[in-house]
Amino acid sequence: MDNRYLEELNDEQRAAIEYCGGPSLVIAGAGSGKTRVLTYKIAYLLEHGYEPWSILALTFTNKAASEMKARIARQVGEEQSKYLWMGTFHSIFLRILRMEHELTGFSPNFTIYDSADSKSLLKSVVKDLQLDEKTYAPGNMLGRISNAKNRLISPEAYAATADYLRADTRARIPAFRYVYSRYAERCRLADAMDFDDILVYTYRLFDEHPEVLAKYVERFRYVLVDEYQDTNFAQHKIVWQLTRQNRRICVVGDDAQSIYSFRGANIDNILSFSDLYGGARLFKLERNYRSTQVIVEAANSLIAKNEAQIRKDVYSDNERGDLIGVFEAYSDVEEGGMVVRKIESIRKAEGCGYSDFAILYRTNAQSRIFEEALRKNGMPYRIYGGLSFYQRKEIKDIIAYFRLSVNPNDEEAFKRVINYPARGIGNTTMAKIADAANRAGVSLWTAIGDPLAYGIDVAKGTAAKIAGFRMLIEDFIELARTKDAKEAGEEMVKRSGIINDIYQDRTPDNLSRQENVEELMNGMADFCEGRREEGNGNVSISDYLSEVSLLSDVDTDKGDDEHKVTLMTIHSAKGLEFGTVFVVGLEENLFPSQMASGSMREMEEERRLFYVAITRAEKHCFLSYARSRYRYGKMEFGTPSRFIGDIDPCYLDRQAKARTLGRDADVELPWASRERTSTPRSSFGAGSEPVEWRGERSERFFERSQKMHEEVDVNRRQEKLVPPSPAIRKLRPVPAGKAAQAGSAGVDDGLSAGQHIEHERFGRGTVEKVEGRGDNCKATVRFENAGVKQLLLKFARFKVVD
DNA sequence: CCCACCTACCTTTTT
DNA sequence: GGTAGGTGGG
Ligand SMILES: Nc1ncnc2c1ncn2[C@@H]1O[C@H](COP(=O)(O)OP(=O)(O)OP(=O)(O)O)[C@@H](O)[C@H]1O
Repeated sequence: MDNRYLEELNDEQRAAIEYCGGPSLVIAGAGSGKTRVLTYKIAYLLEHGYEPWSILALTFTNKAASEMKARIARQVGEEQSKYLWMGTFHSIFLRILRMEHELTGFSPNFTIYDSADSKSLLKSVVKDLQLDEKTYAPGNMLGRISNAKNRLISPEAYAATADYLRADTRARIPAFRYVYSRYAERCRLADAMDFDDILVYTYRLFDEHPEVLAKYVERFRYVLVDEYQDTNFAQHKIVWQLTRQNRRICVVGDDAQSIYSFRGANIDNILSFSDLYGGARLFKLERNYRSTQVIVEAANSLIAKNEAQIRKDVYSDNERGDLIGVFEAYSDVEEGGMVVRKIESIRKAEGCGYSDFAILYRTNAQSRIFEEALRKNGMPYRIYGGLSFYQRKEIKDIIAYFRLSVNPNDEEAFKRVINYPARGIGNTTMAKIADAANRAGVSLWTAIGDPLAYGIDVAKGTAAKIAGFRMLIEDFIELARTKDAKEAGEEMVKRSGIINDIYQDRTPDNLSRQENVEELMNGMADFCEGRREEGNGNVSISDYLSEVSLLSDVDTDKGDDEHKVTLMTIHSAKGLEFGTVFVVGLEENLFPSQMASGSMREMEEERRLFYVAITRAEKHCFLSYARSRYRYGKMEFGTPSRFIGDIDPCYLDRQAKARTLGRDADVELPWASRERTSTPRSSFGAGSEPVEWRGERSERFFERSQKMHEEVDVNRRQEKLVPPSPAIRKLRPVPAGKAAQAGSAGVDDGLSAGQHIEHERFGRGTVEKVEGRGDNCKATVRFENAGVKQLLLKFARFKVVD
C-alpha cells in the first residue's frame, strides 16, 4: 500500500494519525496542519481496515468536506471515498432524520425553514399572541429560541424553569415562553424544522430510541470532528451519544479560533474534552506551515492580548517575510482603490493569479465598495455570502411553489404564494383562512381543503379563487411525484403564472429577474443531470430542495472561480488560506463591532476573529482603515481599530499611511472646518498614533447632497451572467441596474483641465475636462484610487491642491 | 382588493 | 443604500 503521505507529516502529526486506540484531541494554532491531520487520518483508517461508511467526519462547511473527500480520493480512490459520511452537522443529521422520519413524527418530505421563514413565522406568532412587535422583535425572538435549542432546552423545559422565566421578566419579555412554544407548534403543524431543530430532533431521536442510536453507533465506528472549538452544546451531546461507548473519536480545533459564540458555540466543549473522555490523548502541533515568520509572530503577539486562552508556541520555519502593511484611506471608496492597486502591483511583481488574493471584512455590507473598485479596474472577483441567490425574491417565490408541491402544509411557502402572482386573494381573505386554521389547530392547507367545514366565511367569487389555488397546488403535488426536478420545475413556473408576470415587460428589474429564473432552471437541470451521471436516481423536486436548503454560499463552486479575487467575511474565511490577505475596515465600531464593546468576552472574540483573519495569509498581509465611510446612507467618521495597536509594532509597516495621505496632514481641509468649526485640529491630523476624536457625523451636509445624486459614474456597467457549468454551481444574483451615487457639496469653481484636486471621498485626482456653465458646470476627474468620475461643481466637495 | 408611493429602520457574524 | 410596512387613491 502506498504510504508516502505519511512522509508529508511531521512527527507530532504522524503520532496523532497513528493513535487510534482511544479518544484523541488535537489542539493547535492556526496553519499548523490540523485539517491535514484529520484528512490523512481518515486515509489511514481506510487503509487499516475501516470501511468508508463506518467513518463519520463532521466539518464546518460542506465545501471543507468535499475538499477533504477529494484529497482522500487521491489517496485511496474515489470508489472508497464516496461512501464516507462527511459533511456538516446539519447536512449529515438531516440525512439521518429523513431516513428515520417515522420516529420523529414528521413526514419524509418535511421542510427546512431558513431564518427568513422563521422570522416571518415568529412575526405571525407574536401577532397572534397580541404582543408588541417591537419588544418581541422577530429577530430577537429567533435568537433566543435558537439559544434555547442549541442548549437542548425544549419549550416545556423552558417554561418549567424559574430562572429563565425570571430572566425574561427582567428583560421585559415575560411572554417569551409562549412565543417559543407557539412557534414550535406552528413548525410542527407546517411539517417544518428550522436549522436548530435538525440538531434538537437528532438528539431526541437518539435519546428516545436507543435501538436507533445503537444502529448508528454500530455504523459509525470512528468519528472525527474538525473545528471542534465552534461546536455548540447540542452538537457536542450528539457526538457524545455516538461515541461514549466505543470512544473511537478524534477532534481537532484551536481555542484561539472560536468565533461562533453567537450561534451557541462553546469553547468549553473542547476544553473539557479530556474530562469527558477520560484518558484522551492530547496532541499539540506547534509548527505553522502556512505563513511567514512575521505573520505568525504578529498573530501570536495579537492573541497574547486575550486573557482567556490556552498558551501555545506557534512558530514558522518559512521565510521571514514582509512586514504587515498598514494603510489609512480618506474614505471607504479610497480604501477600495488602494487595495485594488496593491493587488495589481503584487500580481505583476510576483506573477501570481487573482485567486491568490482575498479581501476579508467584518460585515457583508462592506463588500460593495470593493466590488465596485474591482469591477472598474476590470479585475475578476467573487463575493461569497451576503444575499445568496436563493434569497432573492423571485427565486424564493418559485422555491415556495416547489416547497408546497412537496409539503403543502408548509405555512410560510403558502403565505408567500397564495397571492403571488396576484389572484385576488388579499390580506382580508388570508386573515380569514389563517383564523379558521388557527381555531381548528390545522394547517392553512388543510383549512382550504374544506372551507365550509372550517368556517372560512368569504364571498362566492373569493371561494372560487381559493378553490382554484387549491387545484393548482394539487396538480403541482402530482407533478412533484411523477416528474424529475427539471420538468416539474419548469411546468410549475409556467402554470403558476410567474413566467407571465416576469416576462411581461423589459424593465431592467424584470430582465435581471428573468435571468435569475433561467439560472435557477439551469441549476435544476444540472442537478438532475449530475445525479444521473453519478448513477443516483434521486432527482425529484424533493431531492433538489433537500440539497439546496443547506447549501451555503462557500459550498458552491462556479467552476471558473480559479482566477478570481475572493471577497468574504472573516467568518466565512475560517479554514481557508491565501497568498495575500487584505483585512479591511479596521475601525472602531466596525471591527471590533460596536455590538461587542459591551463585554470583555465579546471583545476577546472579536480579537480572535482578527487572529483568524491575519492567519489566513501565507505571504503578505495588509491592514487598512478608512477615515470616513458611508453607513446606512450617511457619512460617518471613525478612528483606527484598537486591534492594530494590539499587534507588536515591530511587525507593522506604518509608512504606507504617510505615503497615501502625506505631507500636509495638519492643514485644515475646507470641509473639515465648515461643519466642525469648534474643532481645533483637522480630522485628518494624524500623527503616527491613533487620533482621539470619535464618531462625529456631518449629517446635514450629506442629507442635502444625497438627493442630488450629482455624480455620474462613466464606467458603470451591468454585470453579465456567467454561462452555466456542470454540477451544482454557484448561483449569483444579477444586480438590477442601479445608479451609482455619492454625496458631496461645496463651492469651488474656476476649475480647469490639468489641475490636481483632493476630493473628500475620492481622494486625489486630476481634472481632465470641464464643461457646462454655472449650476451645470461639470468636471471629469480621474482619481488615483477611485477611477474616473464626473462631478457637478455646484455640489462637489474638494479642494485644489496646486 | 390592488398598486404606487412614502417613511422608518436597519446590520454583526452563519448552518 | 435598501427594504418592509403603512397609507391612500383607484
Ligand atoms: N507536515 C506538513 N508539511 C508541509 N505542509 C504542511 C504540513 N502540514 C500542513 N501543511 C500545510 O499547512 C497549511 C495549513 O494546514 P491546515 O489547513 O491543515 O492547518 P490548520 O491547522 O487546519 O489551519 P487553521 O486552523 O488555520 O485552519 C496547508 O497549506 C497544509 O497543506
